[in-house]
Amino acid sequence: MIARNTRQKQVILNILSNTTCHPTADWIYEEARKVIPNISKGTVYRNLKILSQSGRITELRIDKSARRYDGNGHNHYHLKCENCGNVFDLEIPVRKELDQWAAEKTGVAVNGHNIEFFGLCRGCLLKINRS
Amino acid sequence: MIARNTRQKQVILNILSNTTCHPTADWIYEEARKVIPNISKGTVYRNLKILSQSGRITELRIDKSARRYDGNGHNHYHLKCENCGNVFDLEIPVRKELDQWAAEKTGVAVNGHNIEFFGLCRGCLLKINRS
DNA sequence: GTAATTGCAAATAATTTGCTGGGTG
DNA sequence: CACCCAGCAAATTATTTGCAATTAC
Repeated sequence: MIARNTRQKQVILNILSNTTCHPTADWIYEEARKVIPNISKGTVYRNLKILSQSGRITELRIDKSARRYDGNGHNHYHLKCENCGNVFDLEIPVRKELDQWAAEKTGVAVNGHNIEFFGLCRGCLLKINRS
Repeated sequence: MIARNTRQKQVILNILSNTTCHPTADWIYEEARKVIPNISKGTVYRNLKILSQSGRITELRIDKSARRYDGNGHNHYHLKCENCGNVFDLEIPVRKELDQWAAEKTGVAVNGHNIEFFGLCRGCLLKINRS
């Protein structure tokens, strides 16, 4: 089963790489429909799964209800804004030493980690300071 | 709406504090039925939501499909075993300085964070070393 | 007593899957 | 031209909610 480069897959990848938010499958579906009006939701879900399994994109489980997707495949940290609810990429280095630290402290093998920070994004900070 | 101490809530809390795994709502429901045979799934969900909102338990979103719950309300890190798929608590200190570090690097406000490590749990490590 | 909470069942939301025909390599 | 993948719709899974009856305080 060699992966094929379908128009649908390209459109989905394109949507994901041109957005800084971390959309849900449903939002991606609506965007994709603007380009391929009769694309089906099943196709969107199938491609999102394929793309995240191959590491091209990242599946996030920060949201309470639906999964969110990140066009950025390589590991990085996220901030969940407690005011507006949006999820942002943090442009800070991954602290690989945490893996070794956790492994030493506990005796398990650690291959990697994710961090999600909770707080206030820049936009909400400004809004709150203004009022 | 002052919270009441119902038998159902107590049983759910008891199940959660007597298990080291991080069960799904469905698993908790099945366990609770052994004590209160006609407890309903809606009640389980409702109580899990109340208990996690009040900080008595923690809602985890590590699993791909269903949510998982942790009887431990205070913040701690988790290890997701890439072999057996189970989620374990890590008994290591929370690195509060990461919040400050992220805040300084990015200019956002950070109130806290979660880390999930990926790797191999002790049991799976032993199994693999033996073979 | 009264209002929060239950059980039940139906509703909703998110995601997956079976099938058949079409398009990619 | 083989076979992966799309579209469609129905199925499944997870969770929420409305309502009348119950129960904790």
